[in-house]
Amino acid sequence: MSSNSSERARMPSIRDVARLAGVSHQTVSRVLNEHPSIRPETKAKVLDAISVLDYRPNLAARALVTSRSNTLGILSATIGEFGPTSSIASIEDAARAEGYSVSTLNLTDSSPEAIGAAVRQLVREHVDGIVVLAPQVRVYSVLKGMAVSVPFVSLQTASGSDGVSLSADQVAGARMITDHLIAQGHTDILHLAGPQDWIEAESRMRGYLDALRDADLPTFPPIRGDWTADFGYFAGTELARRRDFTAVFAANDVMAIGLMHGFRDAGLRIPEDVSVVGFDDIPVAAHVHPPLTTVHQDFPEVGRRTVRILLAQIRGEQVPVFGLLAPELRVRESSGSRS
Amino acid sequence: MSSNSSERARMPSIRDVARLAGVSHQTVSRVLNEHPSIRPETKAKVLDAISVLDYRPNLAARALVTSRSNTLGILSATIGEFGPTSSIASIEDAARAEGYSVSTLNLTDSSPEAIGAAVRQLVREHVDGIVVLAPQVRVYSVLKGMAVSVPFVSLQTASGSDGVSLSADQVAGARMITDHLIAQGHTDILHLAGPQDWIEAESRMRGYLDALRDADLPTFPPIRGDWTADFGYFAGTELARRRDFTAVFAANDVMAIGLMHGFRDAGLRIPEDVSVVGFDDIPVAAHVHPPLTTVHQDFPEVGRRTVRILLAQIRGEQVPVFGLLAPELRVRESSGSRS
DNA sequence: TTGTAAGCGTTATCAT
DNA sequence: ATGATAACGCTTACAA
Repeated sequence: MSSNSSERARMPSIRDVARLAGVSHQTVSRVLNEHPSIRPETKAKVLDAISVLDYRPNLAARALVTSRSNTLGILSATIGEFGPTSSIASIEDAARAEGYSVSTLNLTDSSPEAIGAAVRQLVREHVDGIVVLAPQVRVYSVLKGMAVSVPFVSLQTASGSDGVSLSADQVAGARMITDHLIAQGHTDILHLAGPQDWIEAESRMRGYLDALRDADLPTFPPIRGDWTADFGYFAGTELARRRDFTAVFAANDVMAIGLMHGFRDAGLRIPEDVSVVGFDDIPVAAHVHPPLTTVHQDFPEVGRRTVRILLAQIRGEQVPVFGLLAPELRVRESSGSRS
Repeated sequence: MSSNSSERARMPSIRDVARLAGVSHQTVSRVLNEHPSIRPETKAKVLDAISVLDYRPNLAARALVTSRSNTLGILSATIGEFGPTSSIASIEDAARAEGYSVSTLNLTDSSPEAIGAAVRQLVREHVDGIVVLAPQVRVYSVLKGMAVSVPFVSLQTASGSDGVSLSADQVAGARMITDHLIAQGHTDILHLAGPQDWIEAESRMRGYLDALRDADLPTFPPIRGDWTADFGYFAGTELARRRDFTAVFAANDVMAIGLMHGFRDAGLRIPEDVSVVGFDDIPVAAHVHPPLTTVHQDFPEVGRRTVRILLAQIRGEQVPVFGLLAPELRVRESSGSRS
């Protein structure tokens, strides 16, 4: 081993480029930042030196002096949910496409303290903006109360609130699928809801209630679930005892699948004895037995729009206004007619 | 509006703290970095000033001078797969718990150029280490050839290769579940494999082949799938025509669910006419009809171990050696006996 | 135990 | 159109 082999080579700096190009380091900086007044031939010399040295700007130095990091933070509190996960992926892609890095932070605990700490951590990292994927009501209210010092956009948040927010139209989707059940002749429809604190759970429940009310049908107190298939199964075995309903709208597909399992184990046939519908259109929804009627959402598009809104805020541009994304009904065999 | 209202207040710096505490800024730095030789009362004064001013160190400045960012990069090429997604979440948590930020980068295109660009981007961001979740053989070989300048750990990679790698024991899991089928009396077992380029797909196929060979059973050329339920469905309807087998081992649960659907549509009963087993134990696996026999993997633990290994490399410590994680068989009704 | 000085690699400001 | 100089906020020397 040569004596100097352990010495980590210093990366070329803007001054090295300047020296090689025979200009000042400031001129190099101008080229880098596409300053208008620079002679083409000077620019060419600089670009040449840059490629010869394989120079890359030091992002930390740039962040220090500009106090911007070209990084977006993603604050999520949605461990393993299908929808948010899809949105996160598209947020990352969209952000990277615009030249932003992405720093993600998972919230395992949604106490106000934990939320505050998470936001502060992201701010400490100098993120230029934050995407909040924390569908819990509580998270959102904490955020409103804490005067976050960087722009942020909240997904899956009740419309009409203060922060800029965006999501597919949950209420409309829930209404749509409940109307579908009604159109099939069902008059006694239960709802297996999501956790109380979740904004989406509330929206889907409201859509369900609105649809029933407008059709002058009886409503039942919703059963509170936790999004999991295991809970759905449990609910199915319990519900099978009371037979005062002919259809159940589960607030997500995963619970719906568990629910069907529970019903089956209790001897109920789907859809002959009871119809089951879900929400989200997860990839296996079309392939379970029987195939699950559900509401399809375009999660990736939600992610892309989110980034566009956040970047507009950061850049001080006019923030684009999007209509809510329209969810689509996917009718399959799990919902049958009651004629 | 007051004339100064638009002036963004400067964050307090180490010098502001020093002034308030009546010490030099260097002393403050020492307190921050827990330097041993500092008088307790001086330290107290400094900590006091820090909390009064609500001072937070500027991470960009620190990164500039130390040329370390306290950030880990995650390079993933696994859009929406269940396993990797679970691992990513636990990697993030483990990294944050150790005081590291996490920068994620999704690879949408796994060409060598794209991989190279992704790694360079992460290096540009000064990540201290990279976790590679890119189960494609191709990605891994590119990585080996490009002399990445920061430590990296690769998940789901063939054991015995150069880079530090880690995953649950795919071969053993595949063997285990194939042996289960054999023990049930099956002698003609097909394999619906994953995409050719995926390391996990190869490992699971090898486990299948090994088990059949050791039992002196005939092997069939594996069918190449793409991990999706839709492909599984297609394969099911096709395979239903040839009846030279009594069981199929699908390389993941999602394909297995599609496969069962295809079989059902073709008039085959599961498990009476054909047994189906999967791999991964996704949350709905226990709740589809019939419940799916599969191999359970502890993805979160893989993530945690990965971070421990990567941090040890970064810190120049002894890198811990873990045995491969043992996957567990989950026997359910989709696999029946042939007695 | 503490303080002083220098420098990390950039952009911003003011010259020229 | 270009250059010189001064920050940005911190850590690493080295000195006292």
